[in-house]
This record gives sequence, structure tokens and C-alpha cells, in this order.
Amino acid sequence: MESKMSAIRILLADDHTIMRRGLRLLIESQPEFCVVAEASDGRQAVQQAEATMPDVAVMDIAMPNLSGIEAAQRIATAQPATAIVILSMHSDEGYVLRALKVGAKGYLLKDSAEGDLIEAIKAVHQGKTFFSPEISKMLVEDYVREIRARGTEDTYDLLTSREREILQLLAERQSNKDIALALNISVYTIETHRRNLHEKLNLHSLAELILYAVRKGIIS
Amino acid sequence: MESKMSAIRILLADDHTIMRRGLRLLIESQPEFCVVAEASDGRQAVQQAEATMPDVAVMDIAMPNLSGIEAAQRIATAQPATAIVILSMHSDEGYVLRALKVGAKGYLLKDSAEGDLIEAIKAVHQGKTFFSPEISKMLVEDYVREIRARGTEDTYDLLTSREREILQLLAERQSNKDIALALNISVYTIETHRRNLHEKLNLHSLAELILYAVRKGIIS
DNA sequence: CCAAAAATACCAGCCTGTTGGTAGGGTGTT
DNA sequence: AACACCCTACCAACAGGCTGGTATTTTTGG
Repeated sequence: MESKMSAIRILLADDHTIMRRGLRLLIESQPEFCVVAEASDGRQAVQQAEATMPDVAVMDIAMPNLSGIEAAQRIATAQPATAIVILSMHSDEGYVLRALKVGAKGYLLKDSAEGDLIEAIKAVHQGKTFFSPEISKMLVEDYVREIRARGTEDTYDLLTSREREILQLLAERQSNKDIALALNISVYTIETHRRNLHEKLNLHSLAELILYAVRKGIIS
Repeated sequence: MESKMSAIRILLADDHTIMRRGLRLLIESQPEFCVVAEASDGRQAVQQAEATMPDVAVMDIAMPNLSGIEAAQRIATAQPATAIVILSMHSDEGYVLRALKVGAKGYLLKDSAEGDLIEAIKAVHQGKTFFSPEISKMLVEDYVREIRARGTEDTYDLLTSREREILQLLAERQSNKDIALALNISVYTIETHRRNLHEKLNLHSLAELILYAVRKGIIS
């Protein structure tokens, strides 16, 4: 019998022959990987994907005839079983976003460590996602940015750090119970803090607190 | 000379002794890892972190005395060189968000594959981030959702003029009773309209409605 | 060390919003 | 006539926030 499970079948799409060569060598340095098709533009990529039904498609984002993104979209739609890894020189939000929206499971920068490509292929083949550290960082930062507190003036200065913390959680629409659990303190204590917030800010409902938080840039 | 670079020094914090044991075994199965300290609550974790200056701190989110999050915050502030991996049973957005905000570099669910912890420790030690697949998925979805929400907005068109009127009054912080009086209709009718707003906009609280109104420019 | 501030905790009662139903009357379309 | 949609109206049950108290422990600063 076979000593290993069947190899991961890979489609490689990049308009630069040299790049493709390099990638192929890199990929096939792993015994469990097998490049079953190559394409030098988007349209070919879609055709090859149909013909060979690869497990993973590794594609450049910038290709003639049909862009990598569009090709990715068609492949993702027609063959959901094929996981797509985008290889790109760009770390712009726009590119990443579009790639994710069309269903790419991984996004790698071309200057990644070579090990990352190996990792990425394995990851997406297991249904996970994989991103270059820079991309990952960007995703996280974007996520956090929305909610991060900054503004410090007038009444806000009156608040203790605990109160600010609770204000933020309230603004994130967490209930007293949620907050109590998260901070590992009693619901009653949250009530007290809330009352102090009401008093210090001269606001007397959750709605007002949330609007205050919006104005302060604590949320959205 | 040494055949390997010096080991990664790890602090382990979890209130359950058994869990700690298991984690320690798991971690020390890797020769390049070395657990240099253990803590069974948040305060101890902070102390141990100060005393041992570990490269990586692996900590549970729910601990007595000082929550894992709070402990993480203090450690991240006092020792930026220590990368923090949060271990948690919860995949709630709120928890993840808070962990990221206080500076955690990784977030793992307790039911992760054991390999993930190894990977996570290596990743954060290299300055990368690492998340359980579920968490990663959530971050990505959240990211895509946020951006898409800006591009395509049409839900507002679904509302009838009466519903818009009521939405506005709600956004002005008028109560059901106020509105009923102002429009000379029953409180029950307001309740119905409100429910329809909830359904059509897929929002389910006054707070959400008000935030929606802010985004739409209906108020402030 | 002492006083003030902050954080914690509890209870009871009231008010409001939320959600599950249900339903009649008006209007406009097919 | 049948249908869809909107506006209106009602009830009951439940969840949660808001406010009035009170009180202990921990932290902070002079």
C-alpha cells in the first residue's frame, strides 16, 4: 500500500514563467505536494481548474486576459472544493479585501519566507485560512481600530480607568451580565459603575452612553 | 558550540492544575521550549512574568484574583518583550476583542488541535500573530462585513415612511410613550413598528437602532 | 498612618423594551 | 375577488436597565 496519503494536487497560475518555475520547484520540494497544472493567465487558470480539479490553486493577482481575482472568483464559485491562495506583491487593503470577498482562503505576499507558501498550502487544504504576517497584522489592526478608545477631554477625564473600560464594553452592546462575566466581577458592581457613569457624564440611559461613546470615537 | 539556539522560555498560567500539567507536558515535548514558570491565578502570573521575563506567556482567560485579560494587560505593558497567547474556551467576539486590545498576540481555543499551541508559541515568539481557525475566520468575516457594509446600503429603502418617522423619534431618545403621544396613536402600535424595524434592519435593540441612525446621518 | 477615592457587593422596586401571539381596516394591484 | 402591504391595536410574559438605598474592602496620596 501507499506509504502516504494521496498528494495534495496543486494548480499554479502566474504570468511570469520564471516565477512559475521557482514556485514549482519550491512546492515540489515537499513530497506531499504535486503540481498538476500550470497557467500563465486568468482564463487558462479557470480552464485548468475545471480540467484538473486541484485541491489548491496558487495564483498571482496580476495576470493578463483575466485578473487573478476574477479567475479566483470563477474557480471558487464553480469548484468550491478548490482552496485558493492568492500570491501578490501588494499589501493594500483593497486587494486583500477583494481577494477575501471572492473566496480566497489565503493571501501571501511575494516576499514571504518560502516556508510560508508551504504552510499556506497545507493550511487552506485543511480548510483553514492563512495570511502573511503583514496581512494578518492588518486584519487585526483594522478589527481593533474600529473600537479603540482615543479622545480624552472634558468629562471623559473624570472617569476612572475602570469606568472607561465599562463604558467601552457597554458601547459594544454587552449586557451587564456579559460584562460581569468578562471582568469576573458581580453584576451589582457593574450597576454601580453604570450609575457613576450616568452621574459623571450627566447621561441617564444606555442609548445616551452609546451616543457619547460614538462622539468620543470609542466606537464606530 | 550549542547545536540549537537558546530555548524559548515560557510562562504558563491556568487555574486548573490538571490543565497546567497537560499543557506543560505538551509544551515540553518540544525540545526548543522550556516552561520557566507557572501561575495559578492572574496576580501570580504578573509576578512570575516580572521575575522570569519569559519569551512567551500562555494564559487562560478565566482566572481568579485577576482575570487573564487584566493580567495580560499588565504583562504586556510592563514587559513588551513577552508575547502573550490567550487560551480560552470562548470564541465570543467580545473576549477576542479585549484580548487583542490588551496586546495579546495569539488567541487559542481550548479545543484546538495540540499542534496549534506549538505553532502559536513559535509564531508569537517570531513576532507574528496566531489564532485558532475559528477565530481567524471570525476576524476575516468581521473585516469583510465592515467594509462591505460601507459599500452597499439599501436596507433603509425597505422602510415605510411611517417606520422612518418612528426611527427618527427613537433616535432622538423618545420613549414609546412619548412617540405614541406625539403621533396620537397607541403605544402598542409603536411596539409593532419597532418590531418591524428590528426585522427589516436586522437589529434588535434600541442601542442598535440608534447606531444605525447615526450611520445613516439621521442624527448627530 | 489616615483620609479620600475607587472598586466591590447586595437588595428591592419600578419602568421600559423585547418578543410571542393575534387581528381588523384601508389601499392598491392583478 | 384575491392578494399583498401598511397602519393600526391589543395582551401577556420575560429580560434588562434604572434608581433608591447601604456597606465593605482595596488603592492611592498627602
